Amino acid sequence: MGRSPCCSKEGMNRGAWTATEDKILTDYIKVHGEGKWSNIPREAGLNRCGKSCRLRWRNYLRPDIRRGNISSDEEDLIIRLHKLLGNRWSLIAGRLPGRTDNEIKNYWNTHLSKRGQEKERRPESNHSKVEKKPITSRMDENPISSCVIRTKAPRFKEVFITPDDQIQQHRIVAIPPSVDANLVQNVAAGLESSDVTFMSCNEENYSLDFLVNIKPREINISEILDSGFTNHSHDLDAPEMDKVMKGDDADTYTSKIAESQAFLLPEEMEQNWRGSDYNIQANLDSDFGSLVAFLESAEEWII
DNA sequence: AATACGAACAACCGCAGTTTA
DNA sequence: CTAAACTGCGGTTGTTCGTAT
Repeated sequence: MGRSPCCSKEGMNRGAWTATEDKILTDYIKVHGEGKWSNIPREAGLNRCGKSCRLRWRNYLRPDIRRGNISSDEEDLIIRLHKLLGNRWSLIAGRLPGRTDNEIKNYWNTHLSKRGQEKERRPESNHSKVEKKPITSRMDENPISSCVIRTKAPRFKEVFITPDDQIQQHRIVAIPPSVDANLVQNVAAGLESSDVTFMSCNEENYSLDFLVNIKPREINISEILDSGFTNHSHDLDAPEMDKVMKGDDADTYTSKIAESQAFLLPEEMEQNWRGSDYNIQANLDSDFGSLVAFLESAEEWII
């Protein structure tokens, strides 16, 4: 017996969402919260499949969606994360606050995949700017055309980069179980900032699942190493990895940590990003810088 | 100005894992 | 315990719009 469809498709609206539908869905979720998607169409009076409601909400109506062009920093991050994680768009999106898996997937398919091979031949990542098309006035020309909302964000010519002068914030470092505790203490002592907490992870939570479940602000080197190495590095097997983690190469590893606190994302990132637009941009700039710095180090190490 | 083509992206489809009755 | 329902994810398609000719 096969699965029944999530809803009867007959008589359901399909295609682009109208402003009215968006409002109904948004209002409903504001009151009742997310979940029970299959009930929403009936209870909210929407002539849409529940699955479609969920998609619409998650990809476009959620208040924490960050719209606008993918910046060069974000692009670089996507490329690197894709290198580590593959087509796991939801995971990649989890590292890019406000971006959806669908958006990143689309961006990859339309922009980056085509350039993939070309870029491989060009090992030097020069953080080149994304080709930006001129600002279009799609959304202004006829915003209520056919009562269908074009949710596509306006394109911007420039990416706004604020100075990376963010106040150092408390950071949490997850330490893999195989790393010697004394080593960790040495690293901690070597760091200028005392606002760093080293958190030991046991075998149970130090896993890919841990990576999957954590929030963006919790990303750290151990997670990437855990997922990236085990899944995507064909040159370094687990024993070698372990050796590096606690053996002769540990100095290299720890020095990388010590050199770059930027590996870690500020704890308040997620919270801040939900605030004003300025804060969003400022914190994201800082965080992207951090994550990019980390990924660069991680890639060097992998290679 | 008209048309063709390609880029961009919103939305849909189907599968798979998880939860629930 | 099992089947059905729910939810999430990645792949694909269809539509719209900008640009080149």
